[in-house]
Amino acid sequence: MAHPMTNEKYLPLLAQNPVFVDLSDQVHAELLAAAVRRTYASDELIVRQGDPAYAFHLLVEGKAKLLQVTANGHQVLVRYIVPGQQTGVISVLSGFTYPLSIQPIGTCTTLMWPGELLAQFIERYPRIGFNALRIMVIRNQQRQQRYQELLTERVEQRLAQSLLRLAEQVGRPEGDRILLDLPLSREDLAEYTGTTLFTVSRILRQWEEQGFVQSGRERVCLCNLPALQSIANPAPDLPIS
Amino acid sequence: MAHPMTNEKYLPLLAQNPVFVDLSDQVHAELLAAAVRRTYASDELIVRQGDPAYAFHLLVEGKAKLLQVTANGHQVLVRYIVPGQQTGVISVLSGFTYPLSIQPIGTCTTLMWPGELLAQFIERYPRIGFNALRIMVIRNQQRQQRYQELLTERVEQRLAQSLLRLAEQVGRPEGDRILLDLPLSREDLAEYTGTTLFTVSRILRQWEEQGFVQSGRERVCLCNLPALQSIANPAPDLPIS
DNA sequence: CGATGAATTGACCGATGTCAAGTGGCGTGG
DNA sequence: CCACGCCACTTGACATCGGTCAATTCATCG
Repeated sequence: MAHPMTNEKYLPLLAQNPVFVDLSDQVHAELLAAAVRRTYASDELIVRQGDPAYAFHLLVEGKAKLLQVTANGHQVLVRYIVPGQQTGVISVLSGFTYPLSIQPIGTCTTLMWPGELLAQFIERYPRIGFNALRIMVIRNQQRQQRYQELLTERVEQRLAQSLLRLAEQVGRPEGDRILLDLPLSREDLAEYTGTTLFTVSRILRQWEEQGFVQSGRERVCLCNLPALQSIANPAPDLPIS
Repeated sequence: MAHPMTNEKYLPLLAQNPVFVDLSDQVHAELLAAAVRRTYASDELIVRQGDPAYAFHLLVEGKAKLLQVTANGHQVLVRYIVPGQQTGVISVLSGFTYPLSIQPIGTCTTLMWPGELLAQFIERYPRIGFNALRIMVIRNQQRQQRYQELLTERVEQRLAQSLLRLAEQVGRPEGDRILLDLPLSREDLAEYTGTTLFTVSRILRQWEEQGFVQSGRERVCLCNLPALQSIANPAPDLPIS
């Protein structure tokens, strides 16, 4: 299955990835040729928090979790990645360590470039550097947004936002509902939203009674998108007119 | 006072700024020559949240606040900048708007480069691009850290961290104490720490009784750094031994 | 059919936000 | 130079969201 020449089939994923957009086919081919493919079992980390940031990864098969453990032992689920998404831009810089661990969900496969090599590509094709910068800027804005949400919004609202974000990434339409297509425990959702599994459980239960979601063991299915959207982005308070 | 040739005196600030480090003197001079100096009164914004991200600024005189207003009307004090620090890396990319406003504290002066111009410098000197990327990576990690702090730490702890961070940036030694050298109201501290002015007031009062700080109207002075540090980074819980 | 781990549910409570009232210091204008 | 008013700050009373913990229940898999 993992024939050395079959990387070809990942060319479209590579070409559409935000780090590599707006480059010629020729450069895309060159990048693909330089990539190392590797498959990970669900019990081996793709990268380990604290290790020197060695490589950039483009996920091409499977899904993975980005997890960060804080000094005081709390675990944060930073985000999920799905095929076509990348991680490890940091590796093009020297002297950094990975700020988080990447854990496969099931088996998964990545294309990998050592950061040093990617840095050489950037010198030859500045576009890649700008693309990387753009990604970091966007990620920065997203992080700042999350910070503000944590600061100013209730758990309910943030949980709705989490579910909708996940729907964008891993939602699979099932009739008029949307199944979140990955094993998703209450605890995962809690770490992703910034709360506890108990609170997630209570809120999901309540939404289930209202018909907004259906949920089971490590499974969530969205039934009423508009309702969830209005919880996630409530109408602002009445103006003072 | 603002003689056109006097930009020379800002050369050291420019050369030490993280965006421009590791470049030759010649490039530094070239950059300085391309810069536009401008002075702002305390009632005009240096940049306005939501405007197209036009320019990169290097602050050379005075101090400024980076403020962000959320959709639901809350205000967040993202950080302060002091001479030598920069803002607006985002402007080298096209299509972005400023995610926050920059407000002078008193009069201040910046060197300004249109983002498009800086982008041309990056194409000629890739080092600048890597430097910019490094800055964004570091900022990203700081943001993620703040998120985690908000999630897992008490207000007391976060407030101590805020004060210590400010001491690094604007601390002026006064005998054995450190004065935070800018007008700093309880509300500023609250917006910076992620709490309310009431809670800040109570905590500062309590610290004042213990002799850790002295504070007055828009003024805070740190008297016992070790005490504050141990509040900011408490010893971890006893191991289960 | 039993074991394992996920999920539910209830009781409790504590940190911190909200609001209202009052105090005090600084600057301005008379 | 004094008085007034503004604004930062203080302080108290109170409410509440959501975290903690313990006890169950449930579902899935071997």
